[in-house]
Amino acid sequence: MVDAMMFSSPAGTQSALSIRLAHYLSLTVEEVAALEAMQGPRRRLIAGEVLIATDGAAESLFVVQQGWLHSSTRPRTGGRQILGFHYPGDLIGTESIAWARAATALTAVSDCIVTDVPKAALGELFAQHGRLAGLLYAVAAAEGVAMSDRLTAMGRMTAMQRLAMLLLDIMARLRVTAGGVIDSFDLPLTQADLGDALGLTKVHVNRTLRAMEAEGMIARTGRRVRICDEAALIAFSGFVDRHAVVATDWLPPRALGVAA
Amino acid sequence: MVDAMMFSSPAGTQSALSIRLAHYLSLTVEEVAALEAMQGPRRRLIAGEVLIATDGAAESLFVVQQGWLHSSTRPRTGGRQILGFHYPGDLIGTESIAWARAATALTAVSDCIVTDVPKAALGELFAQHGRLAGLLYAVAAAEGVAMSDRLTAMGRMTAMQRLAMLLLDIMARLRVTAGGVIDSFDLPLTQADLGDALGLTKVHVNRTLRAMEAEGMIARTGRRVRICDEAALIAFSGFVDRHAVVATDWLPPRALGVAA
DNA sequence: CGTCCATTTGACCAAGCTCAACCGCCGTGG
DNA sequence: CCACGGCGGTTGAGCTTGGTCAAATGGACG
Repeated sequence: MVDAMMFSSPAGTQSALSIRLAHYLSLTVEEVAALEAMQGPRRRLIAGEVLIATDGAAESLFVVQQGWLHSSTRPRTGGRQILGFHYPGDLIGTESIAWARAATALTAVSDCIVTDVPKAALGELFAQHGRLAGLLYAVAAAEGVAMSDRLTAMGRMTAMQRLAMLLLDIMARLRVTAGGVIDSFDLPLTQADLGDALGLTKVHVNRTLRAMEAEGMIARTGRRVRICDEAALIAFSGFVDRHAVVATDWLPPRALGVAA
Repeated sequence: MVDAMMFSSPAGTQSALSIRLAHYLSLTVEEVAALEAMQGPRRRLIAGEVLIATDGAAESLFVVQQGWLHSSTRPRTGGRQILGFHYPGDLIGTESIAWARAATALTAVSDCIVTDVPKAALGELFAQHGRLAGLLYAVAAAEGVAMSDRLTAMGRMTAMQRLAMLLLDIMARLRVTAGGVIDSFDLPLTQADLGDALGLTKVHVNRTLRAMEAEGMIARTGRRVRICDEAALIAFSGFVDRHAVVATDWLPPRALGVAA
């Protein structure tokens, strides 16, 4: 079974989505095959490239295979708000599934590879594989909670706490795919990007980062960030990891709902 | 008395959830039956009552039949952040579906009636009714976008713009269930609640509301709010209605998998 | 009539913004 | 090979939005 899961797709390797979902729930061969079949051609993006622009046609979702992207909006009042970051294994563009035109823009932060998922293919997946539908619903709910954490941070926390939370969140999400426990990572974001994600100006991001460095909370060398005392940062910011675990016990056992 | 008659499901009337979903997609008899069967006993809440506390056991979701609730968190740093408001027809508690303990608290804003939906029953629904799974996914995505609008507001907009957006958003959501076009509504929220939803203090909410009144944007009589010039407020705040329409064209046709 | 709670108002304060300049690195073109 | 230009990062000075603290008003209800 495990072997079948590892090598069942036509190309011989699994998409990052199957791998990530398998962290949360043991998938059947059919389910993995359906996830692979849903995904269309791959597409390469270079850093800064726009995958979908706001109000552009939204016919497909995408699975991130490699690299980072972010979703963002441009308020009428000027500026930009980054809503979240997307990593390998994420199903993205879901923000736009409820409309014909994209509600948010998707932009590559680093060089990326994504695969195309036509909306109708996702509809088919939902119809054929109820457990996967439930699992995707749960993962989306977890991402919603991660966003609500950011909302809380912007509403009720200081610049330093927000920054601490964001760095911890990025690291937590990277650990899901990176496997082992890491305490540093490359941050392909400018300070302006961080500011747009946290509702701060780049100037204030800079001052805050330096203050955190001065206090020994983090260390920076180039674009690499190390979290020096994770426990202290967590206590300071109130961060909660929303990525490590996703409850799936409420899903029906694997046999149910598979088309005969 | 009247309420009980309107919503007692054995008698054959539909739950608020079925009614709302039917606005977005024409449902089959089986689908409506499944939605009704999924819902357990109803429960009455009085204003201010806590339906689920943070970190409490999260075994069920709920459907709002009547009244308003809000979901909220209590950051370690003190205070409170209201994450969103929930109205008749909403499936709530989904924030906690990915974990065994509730990620956010649910509190009644006004007197409410909710029905219980065990998580496992939702899992069954997903397995049996793929179109409903897809529709619920789309509705959740729309709610996520509404939350991201709030995130944008908190990150990049002034207090007056945030308040304008929130009032417009509440009115837009009420229109989904209220049917016709309304231009005023009862707001069962204190100014402290508004502040907790927008990341402001109650003092500043008060000043901002009075300023909006003075400028003729809104009118208040007691807890009733009237939007005087909706078009102007929309232009001022950049509000986008995320509730009116949900695209369902990507869902498979109704016949799939079910013998009608 | 007194208590409680939401609203209102005033005086003062500070976190973070604006504007502006400067530095350092790197890719590019002459 | 070096000058130039652009971008990201860093730093300073002054300002604004919204927060804090405190107190008064006013309605609802026992």
